[in-house]
Amino acid sequence: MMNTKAKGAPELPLNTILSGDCVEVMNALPENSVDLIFADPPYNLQLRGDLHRPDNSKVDAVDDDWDQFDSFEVYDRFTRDWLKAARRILKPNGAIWVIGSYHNIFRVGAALQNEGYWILNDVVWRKANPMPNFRGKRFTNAHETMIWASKSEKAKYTFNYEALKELNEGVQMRSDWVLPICNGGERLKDANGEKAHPTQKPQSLLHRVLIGSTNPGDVVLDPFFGTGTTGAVAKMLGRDFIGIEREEAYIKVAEERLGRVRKLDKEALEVTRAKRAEPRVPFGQLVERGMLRPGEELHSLNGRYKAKVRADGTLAQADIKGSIHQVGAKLEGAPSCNGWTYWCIKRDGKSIPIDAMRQQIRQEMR
Amino acid sequence: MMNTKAKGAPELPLNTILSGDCVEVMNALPENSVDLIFADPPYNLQLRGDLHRPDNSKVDAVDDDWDQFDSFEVYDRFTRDWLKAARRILKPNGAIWVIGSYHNIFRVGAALQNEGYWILNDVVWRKANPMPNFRGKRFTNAHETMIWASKSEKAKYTFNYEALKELNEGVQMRSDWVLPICNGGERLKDANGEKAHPTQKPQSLLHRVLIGSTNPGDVVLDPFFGTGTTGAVAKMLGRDFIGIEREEAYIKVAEERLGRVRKLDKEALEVTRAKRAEPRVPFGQLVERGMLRPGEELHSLNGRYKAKVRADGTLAQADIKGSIHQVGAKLEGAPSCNGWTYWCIKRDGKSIPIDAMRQQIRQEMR
DNA sequence: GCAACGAGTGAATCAATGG
DNA sequence: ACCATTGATTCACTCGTTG
Repeated sequence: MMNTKAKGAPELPLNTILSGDCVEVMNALPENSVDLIFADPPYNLQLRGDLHRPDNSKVDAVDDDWDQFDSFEVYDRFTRDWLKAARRILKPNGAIWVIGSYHNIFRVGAALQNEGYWILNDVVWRKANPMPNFRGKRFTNAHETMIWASKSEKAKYTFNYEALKELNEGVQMRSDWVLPICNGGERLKDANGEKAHPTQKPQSLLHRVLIGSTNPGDVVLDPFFGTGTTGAVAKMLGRDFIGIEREEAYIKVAEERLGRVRKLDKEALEVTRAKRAEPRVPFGQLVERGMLRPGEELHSLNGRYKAKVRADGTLAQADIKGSIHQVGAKLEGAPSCNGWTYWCIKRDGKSIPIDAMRQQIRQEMR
Repeated sequence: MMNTKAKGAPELPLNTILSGDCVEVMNALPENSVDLIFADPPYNLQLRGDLHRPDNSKVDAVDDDWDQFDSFEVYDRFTRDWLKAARRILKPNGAIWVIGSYHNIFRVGAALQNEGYWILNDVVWRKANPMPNFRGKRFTNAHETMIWASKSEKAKYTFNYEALKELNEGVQMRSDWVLPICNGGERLKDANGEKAHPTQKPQSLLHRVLIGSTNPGDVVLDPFFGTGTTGAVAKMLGRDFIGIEREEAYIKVAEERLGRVRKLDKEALEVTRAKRAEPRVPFGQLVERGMLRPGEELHSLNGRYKAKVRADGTLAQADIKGSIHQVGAKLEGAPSCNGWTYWCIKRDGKSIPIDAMRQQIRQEMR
């Protein structure tokens, strides 16, 4: 990897991957020298047995050695140690991002606060296409949490408000980001065609992080570099990176990847935003929001049928039960039915199609 | 408030608001007596100075006494104390929800894990209409985090998967919920027309929580009752509630509010149930009842295999013998197989899954 | 060539019951 | 308490093959 000199920090091994334990490696770097740290530490998943899909195929779980910790206490010590080392090398106005799931993120967040970092936001990555919950025992685990924190309460951290606003079609960027998981051509494969790393993050996530909280020429360090998404996006966006990684196999894949990355020219950085489709509004939300009361009666547009609303957003008419679409279809003897335009509610003596209520919700969502 | 006796827990002050410190009040309640706890504890906001909007109007911030803590240590002790007291009164299969923001939720989550609770999901409440970030210095704080945890790892917690799936238009409910904040007519006002409580939660949020993780007749306790959203939704949905609140002014508003709430009728409360809740029907009954004759041949759904029904309700295919599930699994080389949906029988030239016969028996059992 | 279909997969703390 | 058995359970997207 090429070594570039940075102003005021001549010893920094820029645009390199350093091999070894991240605490030791960070402790060997000069203090107050890094602008941003992005960290994707082990999540400490604590999986029990195997999990199979309904079609009996086995879920390829994260059971790597690097994710095994004996107890919360051991994990807390690990977390405290790397956060302490990270804070020393951060510039006074530097900041950190840490990503995690409910298994570890609460411990990470508490440790950040205990070490003197100042939390600026927690940001939720809402996955557009998460893995479902196969046993129907919990909510689909559809998000991960990122914590953004400055080195101290007084730090003048970098925040490119206008650039993020542009990325978000002219309205200020919120703390919840909808982005797809990393798959397809972006997902790195090893020689056997298997995924090279079990938890490769999407470049879109790092793109938003780096556009929002660094400037071109800034130094970005990733202490859990893996296959180098942070480095790839940093290089593309004209930031310098330092990667630290323990596993030689990951380093090899990352170096090949970084060799293929080219820095973008200014024009290429401009992203064209796709238009969003109308958001789907479940009928149940009308009930949850109190726009319809469970027990209220809907009537069909043609006036022939009535059905009662239930607390879970289904309808019931005698022993016919189901969604607004299913009950409509059943009553009409039709193969399908658009319940939104079929069902109406009486309000002040007037019939209102429930679709009007859906429009109202969509209005609020904008 | 009316006091209703619950089976096996005669001392519980159901459907009342108890005045006082929540730890002391909870410690006076019997252990293992509550099905669900919903808690909206102080967020420890640590606000510095006033915040003004671009038009110079002052933002009405949460600066109440009850949200002031001297240090993280004091907040941690407070959190540990109330979580400990809460865990004692929870039934073994009970669960807890705690809501918070980045100021406190990491400390709450870590404390939950330290006290022996088992996190089931973190759920993000994505606000449809959050307050914008007026200064443009951070991301719009557009969400809050809820943690759902059972009393212990082994607990058989309540999760109404099917009802939630219905609420979400037929696809399983995710860990990110888009719901509006509480305003308009739902927002309670005091005598001066000011908002009665600074952080009143929307009923839609509690609706989803209670539909998903309680059943009618369950006891729901809220140790930071405020103006009683938890109680109002619990009463509406036919659950019993216990509220604990320190501030007399909030108790007064909550009692008036609860007096206006009406319980929904039984039909409206009925919710789509899981198949698991259906009575078990042994395959042998199909043979005993003559719906299948010993010697008849079943074929697999994919058409690849056949097997003969035997008089004891087992199947046989060459030297493979056993239950409908065992033979299916063996033939497919799968770790397991649901024989009910795997095997079919020819009737009048058409393939009928044997599950249809089971449905018929269940129908008769009603 | 293109549409239709089927197979594969992603940070997962993922069962309940009867003997 | 443990063990064997029953049988419930998936969303969005990509890619390769078939028609």
